[in-house]
Amino acid sequence: MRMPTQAEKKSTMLKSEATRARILESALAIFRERGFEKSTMREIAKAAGVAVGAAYYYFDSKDAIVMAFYQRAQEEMAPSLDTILSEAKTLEARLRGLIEYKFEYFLPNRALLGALSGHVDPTHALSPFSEETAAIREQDIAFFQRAVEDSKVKLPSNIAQYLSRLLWLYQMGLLLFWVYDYSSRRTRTQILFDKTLKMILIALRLAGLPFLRPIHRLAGELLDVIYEKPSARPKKEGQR
Amino acid sequence: MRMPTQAEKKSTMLKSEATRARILESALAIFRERGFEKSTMREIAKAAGVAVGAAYYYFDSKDAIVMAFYQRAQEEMAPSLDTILSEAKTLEARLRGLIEYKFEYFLPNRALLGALSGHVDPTHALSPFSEETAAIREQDIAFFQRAVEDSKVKLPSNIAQYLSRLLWLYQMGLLLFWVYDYSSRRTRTQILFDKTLKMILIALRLAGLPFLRPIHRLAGELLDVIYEKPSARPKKEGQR
DNA sequence: CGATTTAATTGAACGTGTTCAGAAATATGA
DNA sequence: TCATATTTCTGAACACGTTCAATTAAATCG
Repeated sequence: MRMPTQAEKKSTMLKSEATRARILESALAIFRERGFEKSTMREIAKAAGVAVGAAYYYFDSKDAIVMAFYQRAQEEMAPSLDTILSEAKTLEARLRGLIEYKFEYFLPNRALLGALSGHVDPTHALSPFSEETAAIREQDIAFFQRAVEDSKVKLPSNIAQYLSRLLWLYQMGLLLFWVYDYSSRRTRTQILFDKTLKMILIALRLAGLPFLRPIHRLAGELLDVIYEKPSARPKKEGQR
Repeated sequence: MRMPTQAEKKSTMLKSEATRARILESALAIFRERGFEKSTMREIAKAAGVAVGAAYYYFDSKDAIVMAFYQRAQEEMAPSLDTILSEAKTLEARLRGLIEYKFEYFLPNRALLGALSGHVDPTHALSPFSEETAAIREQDIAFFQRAVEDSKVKLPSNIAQYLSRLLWLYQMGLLLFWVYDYSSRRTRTQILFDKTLKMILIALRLAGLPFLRPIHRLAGELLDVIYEKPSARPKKEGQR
């Protein structure tokens, strides 16, 4: 006769939530151990103590589990990225802070990140360029927008409007290199990061030079084409 | 008692070769129609009039069929690319020639190219960066090497040694963009090609300027790290 | 409480890429 | 010609991601 209390509602909601979390954690543990491809949904379900159907009740697909990981990562990193941005003042320090923090955060799941960044096919759900990852991508780009915003960098406006997206792209490239960097302690990535960052900052400083005007024009037009809202593309029906 | 004549040997060799070809052609036809993912090996085998096992007798995997296509494409294009290089004299004309020819050649199989270029994961067989595609890649880079060779472009030697590889990379980027360019008549790619090529040529001309020395140094060191022979990476065992 | 609706869970079954033991076809060698 | 090896081919079987009809557990409501 009586209504369930708020606490009860919450706790039952949490039970379902707990199952979901258990499946996710089991999956991530197995992914970490065997890699994404070699892990099976049956294994994951068994490790989580449920039938395989239950895993699909909570996650649309194996890929979707990786998406959930990615999503959660983004949420978990947000506060720290926030602090980093407010504490660092120069563009260099901010970029270094953002990107280094991500390396640190993703280190235990480095291989799993490969399942995400290994595709450039924008019709593949897990591609960093897909519709499915668009929300996360935009969130992430916003951090770079903030990194740029009150920094002293002066760029022609036709290019400036794309700077955050370009820096995000730069970061994706770095992460990609990092995921497949098997040098000891990933020194290659470290060097790459160091030198490319320097180059970018020099380039941004140089970009003010007047004799580069024709390049500015070209670059601006170029970026307009690249980032133009793409016309409707055929939906992939049976992606796996 | 008598030995088979040369002609007979040849014709029986050709019979096996013909089966292989039939399977490849059936596969490509189906890939073109349905796309790579939605095509099944059973379909392909049936279309070629063989059992599915036979397809695997000739090709190690579904991916391997795409590799065979890629390989054949490279062979078929070679003579034309050769002519293009010898007829065009400037770097611009050569690059334009090479790349435009590839667009033309791949046009009927544009989607199939996506199966190749959609991965950046260098451990994935079909990635343009994988060991499996290394031979083809080197062959292809050689064309860019020739495009650069007796052109008038002057670069610091620490960068010049990487130029062909960078131009190859540029081409891969263009092809990737092209594969997923759904604008009408792929105008976006055309514009992108046009403007980026211009920018590259300007950049190469500018690169001689003395005050860019610090950038040269950085860029050279950078490229050394990127193209360094990577240390042994873990082999993927069960790639699909 | 009891009835009914909704949420959660099961596991068999499907279509897929791939493997493999063996059959058929062909080549080889006396 | 005939036995034996080699090449070519078959299709059932396997493991996988995924689906779904059915079942159980939980929530809702009179």
